[in-house]
Amino acid sequence: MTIANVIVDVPSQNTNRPFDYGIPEKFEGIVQPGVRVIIPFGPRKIMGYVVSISEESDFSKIKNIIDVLDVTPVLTEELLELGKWLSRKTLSYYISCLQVMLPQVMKAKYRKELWKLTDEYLQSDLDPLFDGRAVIDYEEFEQSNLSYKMLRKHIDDGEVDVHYEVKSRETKKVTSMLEPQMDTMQLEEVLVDLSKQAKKQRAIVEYFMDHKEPITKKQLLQTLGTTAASVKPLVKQGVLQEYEQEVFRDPYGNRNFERTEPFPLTEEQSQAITPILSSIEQRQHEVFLLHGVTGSGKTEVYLQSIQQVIDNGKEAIMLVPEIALTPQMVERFKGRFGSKVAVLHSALSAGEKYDEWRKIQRKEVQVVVGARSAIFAPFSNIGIIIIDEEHENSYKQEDRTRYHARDVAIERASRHGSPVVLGSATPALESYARAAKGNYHLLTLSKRMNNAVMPEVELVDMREELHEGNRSMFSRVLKEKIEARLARREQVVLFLNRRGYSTFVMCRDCGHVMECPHCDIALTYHKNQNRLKCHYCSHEEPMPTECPECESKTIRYFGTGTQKVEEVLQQLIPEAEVIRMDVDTTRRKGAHEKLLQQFGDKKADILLGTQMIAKGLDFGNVTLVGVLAADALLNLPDFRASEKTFQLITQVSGRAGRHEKPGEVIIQTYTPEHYSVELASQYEYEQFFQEEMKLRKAFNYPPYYFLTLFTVSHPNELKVQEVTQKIVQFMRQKLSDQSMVLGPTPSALTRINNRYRYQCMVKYKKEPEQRKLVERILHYYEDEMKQENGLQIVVDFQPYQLM
DNA sequence: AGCACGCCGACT
DNA sequence: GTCGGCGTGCTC
Repeated sequence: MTIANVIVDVPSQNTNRPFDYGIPEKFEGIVQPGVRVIIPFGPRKIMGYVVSISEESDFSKIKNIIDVLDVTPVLTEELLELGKWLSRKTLSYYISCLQVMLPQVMKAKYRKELWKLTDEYLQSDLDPLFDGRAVIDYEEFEQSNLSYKMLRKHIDDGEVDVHYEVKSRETKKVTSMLEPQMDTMQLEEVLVDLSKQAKKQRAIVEYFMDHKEPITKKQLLQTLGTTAASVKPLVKQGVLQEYEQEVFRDPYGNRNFERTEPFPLTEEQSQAITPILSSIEQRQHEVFLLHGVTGSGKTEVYLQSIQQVIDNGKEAIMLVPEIALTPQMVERFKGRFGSKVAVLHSALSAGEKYDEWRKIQRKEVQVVVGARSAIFAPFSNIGIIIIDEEHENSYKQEDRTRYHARDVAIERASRHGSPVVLGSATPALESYARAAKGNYHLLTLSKRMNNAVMPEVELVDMREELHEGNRSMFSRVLKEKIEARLARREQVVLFLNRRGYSTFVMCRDCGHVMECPHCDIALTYHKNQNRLKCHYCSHEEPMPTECPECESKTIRYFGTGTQKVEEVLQQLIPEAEVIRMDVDTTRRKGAHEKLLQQFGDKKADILLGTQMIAKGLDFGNVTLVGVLAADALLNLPDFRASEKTFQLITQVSGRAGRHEKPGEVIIQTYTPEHYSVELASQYEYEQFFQEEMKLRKAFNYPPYYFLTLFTVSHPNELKVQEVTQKIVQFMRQKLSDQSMVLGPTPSALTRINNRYRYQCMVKYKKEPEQRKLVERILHYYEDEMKQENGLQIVVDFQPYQLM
């Protein structure tokens, strides 16, 4: 007897291994690795994934598979293996790793019901609960306060049964089809027999005398200008057959994409693409870092590389950050590759995502463009994986299975023997360091296309503005430049980063920011205690009343938002038409796209927004970009603060002067002398890299050291401190002397949902046994973590979000 | 994760 | 002697 080895849909330590099930005869041949099945598990019915088939089992009391959900596997052998790798890498359950690779709708939904099996009256209070119904929700029973004992008795007597229902969330969109059931001669007869008044029915029959192939009901009714009422009798007579056929939702179905041809490449582009193409040809796994300034034509390099892959009969995955997945981007891909492209991003409905995913599964497309999770696209013959804006944080999943799409990309590509291209104007320090070491192959695009020059960047020192009596968040220069653009009917993009704005403390006179003496990182202001704390070590101090640097009394914490800026802007320049883009104005589906469309159509002069406008915008009429507060990020309690600031300034500046008209950038800052601000304004990536690397080295941060972050939470603060302390001690004791174990430290968000949060951070170079140690810790606290409102320990290897 | 089982204290 | 509370261990 053949046995299916199944990973069950129960995320727990004890069930994190295959369970064996018999395959009933009717499912033989269908049950294969990668299909989802419904299986009995204890008293319930749940879903599971078949991961392998074996000849026999050493378990004696084997149960059979109840049902099979898929005819073709939803996970390839490669993805099943990748799941194992991912679960080792992130210390997550195998089942969680498999689920993360599939669209949300494929997760099972469970329902528990009570079935009354007899028509007789149940001799107890249970009968009124059924109230004449044969099936009730189990929840109704639980809420009724009736005794379990009594229920048990009814079950034992065979009068009532607990029924477990496994439901799929998948919905398939269908449409009604019509097809003639007769040949032309027979139809002719029908026509003769039809009443003279039945004009519409005649028209339909005549139509099918000329057209034998099926047609959608909707389309037929439309062409003949009639209604369903005239179709019905024909179906009833058996002249026509009506049936449902599945249609794929196409989120871009009503759009026409103008076909675009490959551009001739510039000298630089040719040089960059040559090694990529040869890697594709030779089926050689290699990681390229494409460092190209904004507007240098990285996308064209991607497109032509993908073309090569398609010509070789292989498939391509292209990842872009969620916020950069703009209509403009989709247009370029659809324009070049037409129906060969599937698009996966969060703005699609669950059903649309599911259908795009199935296009990939059915091998109907060769290219997928999508956000992070598209890295798991079920291709089987990958020829290239490209990650655009590879430095973006959104490639790191921050909950449950904490993976980085870049790591997964490299792992997958190495299994397929294909190249990975990481593209960015501002590569992550880790990536550039690897390229410098020769682990990645560095390719450079240093010039903009169309002979466009990089926009001129001007730094405005906001401290001086203040001294001159301007307390507004708009410097005089910026105001003047905006007005000049309005006069010339050119457009402006204003950027405000709200995040991390509210908690740092700065002197408005000299720009001095309160920093931790041990960590070189801004202290965070805790309002309720009026104290400053460092979230890396355990340092804290009272909120100062005067600046320790210049003794001014104007030292205070900061806070503002896009709404406020919009108000001020309206007062300052009343004639300006402003479009504000932030989480509030883009919450509705398609709002993002619509606002950009309006701006593109020149319905507004100024686009004011947060992070989401920093990426991928390409409007020729934008000649001025303003960054209102370049330092905001700089003061986040994050060792990547300088890097993020550099990236942001560079990206935002890149939105200006992309076409004929030259662009200009104004950057307002309280710290113009900071190296990340200064070097970004000069487009000196290389120099910034060198500077930042020195600091990373001095403070033992990546890429010199790896990080592991434990976040412990519990409703009781003492408990959290105690557990974190124990973890710190354990790790200190077990790890080598070269590793550093910091903590316990309160998280930046010390309390969320009434749970206190503390951290322990490990900095290490080489700790091959670390995962085992972490497993031991998690195992030790396993029972406490099971409790509903109990302990939680989250472990993140290579964290990006340190809050 | 759920669910059953079993041991214990509190009650008719 | 019975009920239901929660800790323990298992699910092919």
